[in-house]
Amino acid sequence: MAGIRDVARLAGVSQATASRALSGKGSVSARAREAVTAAASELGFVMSYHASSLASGRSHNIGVVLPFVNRWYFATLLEGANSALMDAGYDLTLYDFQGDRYRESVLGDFLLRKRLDGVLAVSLQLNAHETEQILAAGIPVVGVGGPLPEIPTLRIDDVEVGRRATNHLISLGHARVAHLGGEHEYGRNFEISSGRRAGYEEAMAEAGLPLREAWSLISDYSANDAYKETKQLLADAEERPTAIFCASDEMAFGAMLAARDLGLRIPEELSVIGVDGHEMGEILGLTTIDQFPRNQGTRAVERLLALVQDDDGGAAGPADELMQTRLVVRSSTSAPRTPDRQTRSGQSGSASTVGRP
Amino acid sequence: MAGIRDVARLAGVSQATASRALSGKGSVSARAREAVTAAASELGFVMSYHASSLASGRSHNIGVVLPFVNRWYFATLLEGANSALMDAGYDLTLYDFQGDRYRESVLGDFLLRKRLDGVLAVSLQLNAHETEQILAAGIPVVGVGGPLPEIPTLRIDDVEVGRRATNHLISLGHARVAHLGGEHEYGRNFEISSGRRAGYEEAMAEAGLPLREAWSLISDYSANDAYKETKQLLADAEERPTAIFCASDEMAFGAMLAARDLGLRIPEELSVIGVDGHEMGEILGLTTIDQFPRNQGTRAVERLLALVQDDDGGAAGPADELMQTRLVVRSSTSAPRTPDRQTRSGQSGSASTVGRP
DNA sequence: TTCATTGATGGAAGCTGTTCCATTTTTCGC
DNA sequence: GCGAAAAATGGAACAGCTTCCATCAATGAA
Repeated sequence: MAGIRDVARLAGVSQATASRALSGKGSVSARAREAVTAAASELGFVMSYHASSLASGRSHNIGVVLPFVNRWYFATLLEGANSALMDAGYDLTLYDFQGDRYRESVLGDFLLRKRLDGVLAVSLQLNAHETEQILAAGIPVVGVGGPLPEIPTLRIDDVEVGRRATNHLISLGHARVAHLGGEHEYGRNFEISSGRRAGYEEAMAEAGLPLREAWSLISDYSANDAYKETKQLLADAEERPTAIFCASDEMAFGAMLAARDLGLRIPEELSVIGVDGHEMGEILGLTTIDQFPRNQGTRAVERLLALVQDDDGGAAGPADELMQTRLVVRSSTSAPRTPDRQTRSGQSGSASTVGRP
Repeated sequence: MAGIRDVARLAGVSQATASRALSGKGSVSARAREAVTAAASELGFVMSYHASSLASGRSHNIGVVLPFVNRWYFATLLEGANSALMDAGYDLTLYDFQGDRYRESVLGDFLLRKRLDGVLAVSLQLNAHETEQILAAGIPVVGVGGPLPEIPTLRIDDVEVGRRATNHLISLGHARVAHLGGEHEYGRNFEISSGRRAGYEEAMAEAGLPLREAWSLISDYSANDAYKETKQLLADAEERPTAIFCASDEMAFGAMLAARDLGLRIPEELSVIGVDGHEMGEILGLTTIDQFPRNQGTRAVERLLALVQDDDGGAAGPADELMQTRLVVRSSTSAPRTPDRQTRSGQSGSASTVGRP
């Protein structure tokens, strides 16, 4: 295998010049550059990234840390990040927590091996110790949907998302609105889940609508689990809500299927709204709040590479960045069949008129 | 930052011994090992993988190449591969072609930078030039679902899968069976798609059932596209099939939704069978042929690491390995409502009795 | 007890580029 | 055409770990 030494010799220049010519850093005369390029391609030279990394301290390698590759949102965000990294000539090292299974090893071992120029942390919540650990490694980190203290983060306004989704349902005339979200406290994605839930609760309160404990469900974000939860929720025809706000589209799919299996028609008997922008929502007619995850991935990489490349300590741009979302109305939401007359003054349990075929 | 040199000094041994103690290679006395370990943890020593890789030629880094992270099958396989790699202490570098968008750069640049100990190539078809290129890089490669000439590959018997799925439908009494698969020729996944299609055609032929061109559909494997194709396929009530074999579960989802939207009941008016083992199949009641992609990922990594670790030139095990699949019968398939009387001798167009409400 | 092994250890030469520093060559303004 | 500043270049010192090789100690067989 040819080394840069051989290239230099063939091109008739010093190793230093050859290196400069190939990396584009430092000044090299056009003549020398051409000679080196020619020599390199003649020898089929490919640089050893190990050597290059060792000498320069840059590895052209970004780590992406996420809790599940297998969920649509993360896979799609990853795809976006991958695009941006490929375009910039960076490798992408994937760290998939798989829930929390590899959380410790990733945080404790893998990330510290300093072979990364930067880390993209998606939906990651770190405790004080972990934060310290990762910052001590001294590599730039950008988060998506954190929040990570002391780390620049891209996120959407989850409270606003929850409020908007809920208000969409309320404005259609729904008063009996349930929410299917993630864990209440602690656990992964806590902030995201609790943000959307808070938005839901705020919107309900603002409209003077009752919150029922039984209508505030917790799921693991999977369609299957959402299906089970929803089936249970809808079991009692007297006490069922007329609309569900799901914190992800995959959960919304589960909810829609559960409703159909119970013989409830969507949207006549149940309105469903999700969050994410999953393509399959198109064929299911799912109303959703699109958060453009692909775009989040590419944008996060841009931010990260900016940090990595000019080491100005992260002065570029505001620390946090709020990403856009868009309400996409499709056919899974409509006015409830028998509009609830529940008003501003409505009291909690007094379940008003419930439409019943 | 402490280097191994500092560790050695603190432990009172030579750098060579420190290296041996930490890597576990070569013989070191228990006393020395303990001293080194203690010194290392006292100094908070983390090895530089760049330096280690450069010196040893091993990077503890495996590349995974696949066409789409965003599709369930690939994401799930990736998850399996990730597990196995984490457990073995390897990093995973992801190369997502995103269709063919990055095919060239991955194959031409990224893979050759010799920073990988091995490559897992998923559903990748290489032409002669590309194969040569990748083999010339001299790193071990294991394929999944290739086939890749001269490269050990794990795969399922796609022809058999197609046959089994189709026979399941035929044995239920279906004679009007359509197939929704991938590209006919060239393009990505060619062999997989054409294998399943061939199995379908063989099974139909063996049962003496007619093949209709209009019932052999091509999709891009996405649910949305499958939805469109299926809707068109089912439009004509007279000429519609009573069952569809979809080459992936995601396509099957699309097909099921299309049928429902046309008011066709599943399985009474249309049976659907898929391939993959997508979890969401459970709540949709999708009959499928599970191919355990997660397992494929871990198994492929095992094979690859065996090649990487003992460089016996790949003598371990048979070159190719056939992976298991399992027919999972759920509620999306049943006998057709009005059984077709079509028999072994049945001729093509003579469409026998078609159930019509 | 002695010779042959096996085990443990240190010195030093890599592995392959990058980059600092000093030196030489150009380029330019006047 | 001259001096200063800028551009180009080469030498050599790294980056930080692994491993070959030689040496020395310990273990075991005879």
